[in-house]
Amino acid sequence: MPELPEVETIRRQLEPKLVGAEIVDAGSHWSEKFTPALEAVGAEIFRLRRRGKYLLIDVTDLGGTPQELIIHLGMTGQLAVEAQSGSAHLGDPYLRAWWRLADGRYFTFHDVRRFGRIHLVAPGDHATIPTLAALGPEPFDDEFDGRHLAAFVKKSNRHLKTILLGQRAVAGVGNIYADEALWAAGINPATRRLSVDRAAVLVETIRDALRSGLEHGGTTLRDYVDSDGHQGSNQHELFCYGRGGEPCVRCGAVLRRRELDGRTTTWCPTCQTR
DNA sequence: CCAGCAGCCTGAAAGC
DNA sequence: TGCTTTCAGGCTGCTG
Repeated sequence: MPELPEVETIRRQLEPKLVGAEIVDAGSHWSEKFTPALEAVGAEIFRLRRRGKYLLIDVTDLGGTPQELIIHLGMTGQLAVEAQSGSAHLGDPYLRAWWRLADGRYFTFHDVRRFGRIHLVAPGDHATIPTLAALGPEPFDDEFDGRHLAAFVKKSNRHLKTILLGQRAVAGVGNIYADEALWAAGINPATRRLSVDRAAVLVETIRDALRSGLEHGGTTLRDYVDSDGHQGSNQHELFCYGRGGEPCVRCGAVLRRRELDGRTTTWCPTCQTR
């Protein structure tokens, strides 16, 4: 499940391969989730950015007008740049979009579950992408601090973990890193209250969890691979996510697992307090 | 405006 | 063995 560390890993790999490339042809799955890929024909790529879990590809269209090609990987999305000779994408039933580059290479988007999406918009025009338009601060920005997070929790009636997954309080955190950060902070995911001091601790454990993901090239539990097709190794660094029924390495209690607002959640009933 | 939740997807794994 | 059920889950859009 690509969250911030996975998308950032891919962005860093793609940037040197794609900057300067010109898109000369494109194809896509029939779904409107993917057909905007076709509108990028004629565009030249000049920068790759990331906001939360969104990859933002800055391009210049045929008339020299800047545009943003936006890709969200959903759950199973994979991006790659393939040499023409490779043609690994030919006959791939899960290829949802492809862009042929002027030098013959292909930029491909493979997505088994089709939860991913592609958009082409004027720079910064995110009105049609509500989550992106309302995205909270990047987790490593100074703006994301204990006061900011505590204020968000105070004005909402939702469970803390659900707020973290909502992308408005902070961008880029998904189920894996939310469970890890809450465990590391010793905070119960179902709480609806959070002091500024405890929020400040959580801000730091969110950063720690994401940093670990980045340092280990992402977390591969099922489908995630980077743009070179390699799995991440952060799954070996997890203390909480996916460990329901196992002893907590901090206190020895058995980690519990249940659904919270529709999302599988693992936590320690003893050392994660409200 | 907000909270809650169904629906989107499909392969892998578990259950029968 | 083979069929059926469950599970994973980020985001959208509908309902109350």
